[in-house]
Amino acid sequence: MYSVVEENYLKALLNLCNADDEVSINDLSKRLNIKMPSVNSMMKRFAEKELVAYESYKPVKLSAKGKKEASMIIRKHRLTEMFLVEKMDFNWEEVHEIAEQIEHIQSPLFFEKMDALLGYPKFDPHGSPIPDKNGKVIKTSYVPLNVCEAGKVVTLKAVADSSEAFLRFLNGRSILLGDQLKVLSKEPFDGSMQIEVVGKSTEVFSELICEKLLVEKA
Amino acid sequence: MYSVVEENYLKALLNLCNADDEVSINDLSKRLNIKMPSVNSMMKRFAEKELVAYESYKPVKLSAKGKKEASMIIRKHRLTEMFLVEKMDFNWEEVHEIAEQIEHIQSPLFFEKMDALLGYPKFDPHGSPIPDKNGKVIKTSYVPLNVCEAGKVVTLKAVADSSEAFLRFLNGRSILLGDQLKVLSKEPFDGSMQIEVVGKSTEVFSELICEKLLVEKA
DNA sequence: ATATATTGTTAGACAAGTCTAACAATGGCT
DNA sequence: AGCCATTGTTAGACTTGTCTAACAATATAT
Ligand SMILES: [Mn+2]
Ligand SMILES: [Mn+2]
Ligand SMILES: [Mn+2]
Ligand SMILES: [Mn+2]
Repeated sequence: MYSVVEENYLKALLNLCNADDEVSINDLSKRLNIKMPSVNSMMKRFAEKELVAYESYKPVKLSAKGKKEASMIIRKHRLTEMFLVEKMDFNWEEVHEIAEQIEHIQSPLFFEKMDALLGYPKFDPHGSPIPDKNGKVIKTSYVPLNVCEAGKVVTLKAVADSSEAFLRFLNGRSILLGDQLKVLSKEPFDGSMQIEVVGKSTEVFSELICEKLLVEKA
Repeated sequence: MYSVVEENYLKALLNLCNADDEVSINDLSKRLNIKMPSVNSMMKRFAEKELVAYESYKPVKLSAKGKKEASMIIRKHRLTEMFLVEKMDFNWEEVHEIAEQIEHIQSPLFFEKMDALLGYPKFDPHGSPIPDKNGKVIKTSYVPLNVCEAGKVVTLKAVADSSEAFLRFLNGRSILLGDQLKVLSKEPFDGSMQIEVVGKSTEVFSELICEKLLVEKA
């Protein structure tokens, strides 16, 4: 139906859109590493296909149709990541790049089999919710660790970055989803935090790291 | 490295080439359902990349490099088919189309995992040999059923067509790889054959069908 | 309010991969 | 040898998806 390129634009749109489903051309351009004029002309084509509403000099607005299509691609991505980890012995840091490719496979049956073999999982290996067949996503109340105050104890539920580099950083410190994190202190100057990984170690995380750790009040 | 389009041309080249590794532009065009001028210009580009030797008005000749690249794609295709059948509960008629897509996934690790999980299989679900990591293929001595004489008993080892339509034809008659086939008679007029599927049934197969059944003397 | 920086748009070019129409070479057949 | 069907080639057009350069609108800061 849609080309691989179009599917990647759709995913980026859904990931970037705010509460009003709006995305600026500039943000899209940066996310996709595609120059603004190219993104601009693609958004005009998306408007033809009714995937977005386009008005000059305004952010594009993802339509219900666009949102649904994007959700289905993210569903395939996350199911794939789960399948690779659970059924093919991959580690969580190895799967994102492969899923970026497999999410574009055209075969409903292939993803239905995955889903069934996995027992209809609700979350991917990085803690992100897997949209259901209708595009519905479980609403989570995760917040980034950097917004937590000193003294709080929280549970690590998901990561906001599934790049190999970041996940290797966590692997190197034996940090896993489900770990309890206690905020010992927070440095006002640079936002870095001293964190006790309960039962494991004590670490200092930069603000950049803390933003990528999604937690829930324990 | 190579685009999906290029990989599909490579596969077609390997499937069509004769003992001298030569393929006519016309045959390639028909196999790929791409018009001759397009194929012609792609073969000139392939010559630049040293995948084929190109001389005007002569069949192109697949180079050693081209042959190796093509083998690796066929390896990924057949490993995928085996994985889908053995690990994902697909039937043999469902896997070819999906494998046509997954064969293009860029991830050596992905196919290594498949290979290991399958226990390094030598044949795919349709009886075709899986090339090894160096592109080497097990030499088989299968012949199409239509060349067998009346009275002969042979074993069905592979199919020369893995389309859903043909495999459903076999499913409908409960014919599987490994079945014994006895040639009861052969009609000289149209090449159709009366075949006993030992222990199952007796069938009349047109020459078209017989050409697609690859057998070995029992 | 005006200058400046950022963001968005237009125009034109380009590569990959396809097509059709027209023409050229090859090879088989009489 | 000459005719004709088949096969191969050239030329030119088109779509998708990208780019750079130049320009226009909007937002920000003084
Ligand atoms: Mn991912
Ligand atoms: Mn993920
Ligand atoms: Mn196949
Ligand atoms: Mn096969």
